Amino acid sequence: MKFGERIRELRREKHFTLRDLAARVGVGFTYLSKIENHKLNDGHGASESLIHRLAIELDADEDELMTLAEKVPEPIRRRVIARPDAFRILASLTDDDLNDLVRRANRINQQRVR
Amino acid sequence: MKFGERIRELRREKHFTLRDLAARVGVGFTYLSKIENHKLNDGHGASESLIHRLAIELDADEDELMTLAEKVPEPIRRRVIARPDAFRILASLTDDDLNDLVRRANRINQQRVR
DNA sequence: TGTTATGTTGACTGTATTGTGCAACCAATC
DNA sequence: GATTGGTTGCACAATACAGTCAACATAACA
Repeated sequence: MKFGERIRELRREKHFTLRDLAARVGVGFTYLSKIENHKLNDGHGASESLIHRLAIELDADEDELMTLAEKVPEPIRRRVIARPDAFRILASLTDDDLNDLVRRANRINQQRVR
Repeated sequence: MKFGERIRELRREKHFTLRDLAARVGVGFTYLSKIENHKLNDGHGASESLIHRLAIELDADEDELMTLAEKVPEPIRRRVIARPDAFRILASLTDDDLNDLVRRANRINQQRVR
């Protein structure tokens, strides 16, 4: 699922027209149409601040939208800035190694719950 | 300690003038002055590449400077965007749990080397 | 005293990003 | 056939970002 598709989906769920939603988030409706259809030049997508407003108006998960828009969600950003040493290493791992660590992290969280 | 203060501290330790350091990292010395004094309009600080060059010329820890400048290093950013699922979980861990995983990650890398 | 070394500040600039706004157009639907 | 809703191209505008440049202040010092 890509960003634009998800926005469209959320918008439809709320029965907003492009013009409705555009007015709510404060941009022109043609811009929103282009976002939903990924019709923006190179890859110049919505700004973070627009995504934030979209999340509010659509009652959506901001982090999910940020991820789809290929922006770093704020909670992750904060953690990376606090521990760049750790995340530099984690970021250098292969997907497989990352998967292993994530499984282990999940076991850790499991134990915490018990 | 803020970013600019730290840069000034490091620069003084090396007995560089603003003009010295600016020449080494390839920007105008007035710009460095503003960075050290946090006198840039809103808060638009040094670019990541400038911070990188500063770390080299000042023999400083790049991660430390990135943290102070509140930047997510580009290689980490790319990896987070490629694996948001994994990093969302990793970002939710405590420092201790993160340390454990990093130790494990290092062992993995060790094995690869052998 | 003048000049040299260093740092500070305001105004400005080039480029990229993030949009705007119109016009023309299509598809439903009432 | 008029209204509602959406698509797309094109030209342009506003703002942010990453700096530069000229002018000035300040202290050391010959």
